Amino acid sequence: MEQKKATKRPTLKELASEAGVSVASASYALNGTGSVGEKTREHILEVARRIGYRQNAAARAMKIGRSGTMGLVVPDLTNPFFPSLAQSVIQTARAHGYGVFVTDTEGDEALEGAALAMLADRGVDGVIWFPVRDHDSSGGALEGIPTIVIDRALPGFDGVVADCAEGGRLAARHLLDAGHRRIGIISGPDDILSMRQRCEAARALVAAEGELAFFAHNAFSIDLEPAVAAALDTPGLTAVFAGADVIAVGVLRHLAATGRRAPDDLSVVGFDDIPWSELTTPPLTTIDLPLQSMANEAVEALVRKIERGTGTRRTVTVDTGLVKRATVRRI
Amino acid sequence: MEQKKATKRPTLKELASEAGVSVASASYALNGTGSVGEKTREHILEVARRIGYRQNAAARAMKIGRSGTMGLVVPDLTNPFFPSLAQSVIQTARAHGYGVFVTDTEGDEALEGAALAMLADRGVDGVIWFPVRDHDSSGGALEGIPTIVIDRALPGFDGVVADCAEGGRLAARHLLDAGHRRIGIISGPDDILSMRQRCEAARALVAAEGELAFFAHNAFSIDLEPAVAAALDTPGLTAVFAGADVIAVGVLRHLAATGRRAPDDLSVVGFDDIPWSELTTPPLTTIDLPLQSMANEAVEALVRKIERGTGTRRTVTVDTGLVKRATVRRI
DNA sequence: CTGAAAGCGCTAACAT
DNA sequence: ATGTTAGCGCTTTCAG
Repeated sequence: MEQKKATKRPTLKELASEAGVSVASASYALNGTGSVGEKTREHILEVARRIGYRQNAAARAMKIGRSGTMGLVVPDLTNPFFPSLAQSVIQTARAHGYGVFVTDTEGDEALEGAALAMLADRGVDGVIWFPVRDHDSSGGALEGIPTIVIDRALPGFDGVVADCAEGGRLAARHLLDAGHRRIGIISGPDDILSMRQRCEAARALVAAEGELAFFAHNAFSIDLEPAVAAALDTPGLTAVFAGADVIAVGVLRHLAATGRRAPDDLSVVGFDDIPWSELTTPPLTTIDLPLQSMANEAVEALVRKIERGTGTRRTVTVDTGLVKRATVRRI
Repeated sequence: MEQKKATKRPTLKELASEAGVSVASASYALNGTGSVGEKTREHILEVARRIGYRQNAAARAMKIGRSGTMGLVVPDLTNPFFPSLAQSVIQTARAHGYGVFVTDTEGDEALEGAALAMLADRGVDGVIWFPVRDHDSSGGALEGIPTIVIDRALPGFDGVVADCAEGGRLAARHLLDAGHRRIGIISGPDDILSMRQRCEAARALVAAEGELAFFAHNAFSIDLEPAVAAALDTPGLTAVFAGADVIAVGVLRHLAATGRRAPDDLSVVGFDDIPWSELTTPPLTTIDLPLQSMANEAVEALVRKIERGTGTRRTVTVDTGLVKRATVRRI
């Protein structure tokens, strides 16, 4: 009687005949679409369970034109910044019944374009995209595919961003309120809008109410560039704001390596609130980039676009917040 | 002439008629399967490019019975341990033409079973699975689906594991060689085989050539349980081996919080070589769990199983290694 | 409420 | 070398 020798899964047709109904009724019962008698439905479901019937996703996707999948494109999973984003996207997507293809672009725009095209070819219903930089490397591959861009500004795309200027201001205000005057700013790469917003806002506030000791740039790395390390020795400097936690951690590390430590020798505040931040010694004071909220917003917006057709283009902005830990000293 | 008003992508039939050939020729040209004249093929490809033709993945998957996708199931992306695994899996899979659905089970076996079933329903060609613990929570959902289990022993499944016992021995040997005698061991959860292997091997060596100061257990967390923290005060203790880097980092942190530091007050060696390990102060000496190699092996093995039918069941073992950094003092 | 039948877009025999 | 055609498993009119 039992002949499900691994190889083939039962088809709808088999289920139907096994249950003694038509494929239509079986389909209706399974999807709750058409109308089936209460007992018929139950019987069908029961038989389905018994013979281990599972829908064939490909056939269904082809028929209804949707795959129930979305793509997530991030620059680098290895960057402590992204795993929590990915996790939130995956969880929220699952809650909405979507599976997510995740792709890592290794921070390379060419690979990014290829990844996007690959997702389009795979027939995802939508994509959530954290671009390498504020530049559209999609080459049109996303044409007609609902897309939500995260943390970057790409004309023509819906987006979810954080209020970075506000965050920059929060950081500067915190330092100023703690009595710091000569404050240095270490920005990340300048070609990224959110980074410019963070640091420009902080710079403006510092310039207005304190004194900008220096404004330097560093890659997204815990290794400080020589010029940046040198800037840390600026006479009279009592605090720095780093545009990204990785950089702030780099500062902490450099301090330790040169026999100093935060906040006694220098106060530092970062930006992002990556997991590492609470593990440094001392724990880093920083600005919280609410990645999980952003992920949720993004998935929700995407699902809305997919299911209710494309609404009006919009970008939602979420708030940042100050996370006081132990690298700022009141003077 | 141009009427691709977003909505519908051209179909094979359209491409064929546009190129003035049959769908068969078009299909052959696209997939390089049948035989087509050189110029015909080029012409078809050219037209495809022009009208922006893309294969319909669902239709193709349904027809050939393979989706070109695989699932990756890990306990917790947020654990510093997994992102690099995921990244390697994704990259290697891409190199083989596969897309990967990643799912996070939140360390919950019920969710894990659901995730596995969901992947099976989605029609993945295979799955790479890092189980929460050494227990098969799949509930038969993986029946007939090529699967490779990573870092755990699940009867009936192919696997890729690290030589953990060897790693434990490496750690103990290193401490012993540095002159330590009274050595404590902090194991992670005991219900995980690889953890038992690490710690048992270390314990045996320490017992044989030194003196086991204590053998404690701690969750996979940087927060030390009271009993463990207390054990660290064992008189005469000069070194500890932690079965996981997160725990070792917890030790470092506890030391700092109580005014001590490694390696001066206590030598510590961890296991895993997670990214954090080289960022602690001082950088943690640990045992390298070669996740990227394991990921590669897993993907390669999986692809082999998928494409050349299921070969013999086997488990491949990769080597661990000692990563000397700065938390072990010679005495 | 239920069933028969027409495809969805594509691949792969099987002709020619 | 190229074309015709029969489905893959499923959803969904449309009849009954």
